Amino acid sequence: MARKTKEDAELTRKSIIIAAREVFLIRGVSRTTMEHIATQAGVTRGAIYWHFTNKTEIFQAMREQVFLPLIDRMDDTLLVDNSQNPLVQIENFLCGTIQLLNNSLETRQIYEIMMIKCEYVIEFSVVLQEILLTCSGIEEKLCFTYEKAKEQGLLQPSHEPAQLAIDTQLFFIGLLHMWVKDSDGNHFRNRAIKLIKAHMSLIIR
Amino acid sequence: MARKTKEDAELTRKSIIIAAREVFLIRGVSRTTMEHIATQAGVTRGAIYWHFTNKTEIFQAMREQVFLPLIDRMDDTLLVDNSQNPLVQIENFLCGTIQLLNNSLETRQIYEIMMIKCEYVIEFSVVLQEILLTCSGIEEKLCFTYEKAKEQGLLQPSHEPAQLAIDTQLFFIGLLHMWVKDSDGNHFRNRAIKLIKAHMSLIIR
DNA sequence: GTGTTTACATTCGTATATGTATGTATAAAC
DNA sequence: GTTTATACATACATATACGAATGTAAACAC
Repeated sequence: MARKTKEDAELTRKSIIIAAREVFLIRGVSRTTMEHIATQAGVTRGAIYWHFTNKTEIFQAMREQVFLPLIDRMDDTLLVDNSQNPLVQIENFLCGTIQLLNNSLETRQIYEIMMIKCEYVIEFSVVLQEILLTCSGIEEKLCFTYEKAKEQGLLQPSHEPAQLAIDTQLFFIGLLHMWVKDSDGNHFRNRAIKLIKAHMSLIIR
Repeated sequence: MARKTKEDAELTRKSIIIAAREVFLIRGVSRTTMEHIATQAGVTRGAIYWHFTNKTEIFQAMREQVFLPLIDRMDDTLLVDNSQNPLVQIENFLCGTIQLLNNSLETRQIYEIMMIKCEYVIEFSVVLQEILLTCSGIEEKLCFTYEKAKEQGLLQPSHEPAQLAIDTQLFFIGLLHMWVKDSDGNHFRNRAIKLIKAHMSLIIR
């Protein structure tokens, strides 16, 4: 085939990432070959090797599509907007993430891939480090917001912001994992918002 | 080589499972070949194909070594022994799991493999179902124990046992995931017991 | 003590995956 | 308008993995 314009090339690059996501989801990352992705994208392996050096690079490109927005949204909800009750801010952030998963097929699939369709071996240790870093950031911002809540007397006096931050974070990590694994949806997927509200109600004064 | 006795054969079977665990941990389940396992176990692929039909069967054999004891211990701690304060029972169960992970290299590695070195594709959907079932069981038993606590007036009146059970379960799932991912150990591994106690202190009246 | 089965090792055929090298038509640069 | 770099497709060489088939020597049943 003939050469494409720069815009066309960018389209094929995007379509490769989309195809990779679709195949990763079904076959898992390790078992997916370049040929699988190529077929799904309607191109040849040559096209893929032109845009990416290997599978890991495709994975990373896919991952950035969800992680960068997550951090942005977190900053917006927890740090920037100070008009709300801090506890409501936290609840909004958590519920917002769930709603994002419900509304965006792309986000949902990428989370699923990262959580149960990917093996974090040495080759992916960079990814694992970044995940841990992101979690640290979340904890920090949750802690900051719980501190605001404490200052405003919204917490029970015995509760420490740092403890609450970790507890909420671990609760939410657990929820996300079960959300993803809960294929029929009746155990966690449909109840996620309720569970978040219940969690927050355990904390409120 | 010559034929072994039945006891010797059982030993090689065990050594294959051990070898698989070691290789799974380093290379991930998908990327591990029968040859890798064979080399690690000091046998040939022929031996492996004699004892197991495929890799999934080895994985299942490995997994049973930790899941059956988990359920037993859960029953012992939460259901059988009624001499203790129910909230202490729950704390003991959670802390006991962490201590088991600390003390048993084998358990630790198998958890790590199941959580971040394995891709849950269709082939492993049975495993995923079993995990969900185990989680349902945990939730149920936690709920039962929290109900005992409520009857004894140990909970805040506004707290419902069912909600607490899910909250604790999700907290613990999150904790286990971060425990496994926390390679340097400073964020979650060393603090796990403290975090559990903090979580329980949020619940107590 | 002989026959049979067991517990593997060895060998073989086939399939599949990877990365690179090369070919090529065209968009873009000049 | 010519040249050059781009955006792929195609072809090739190499490596690896699987499962089955076959071989084999010793344990076990009798």
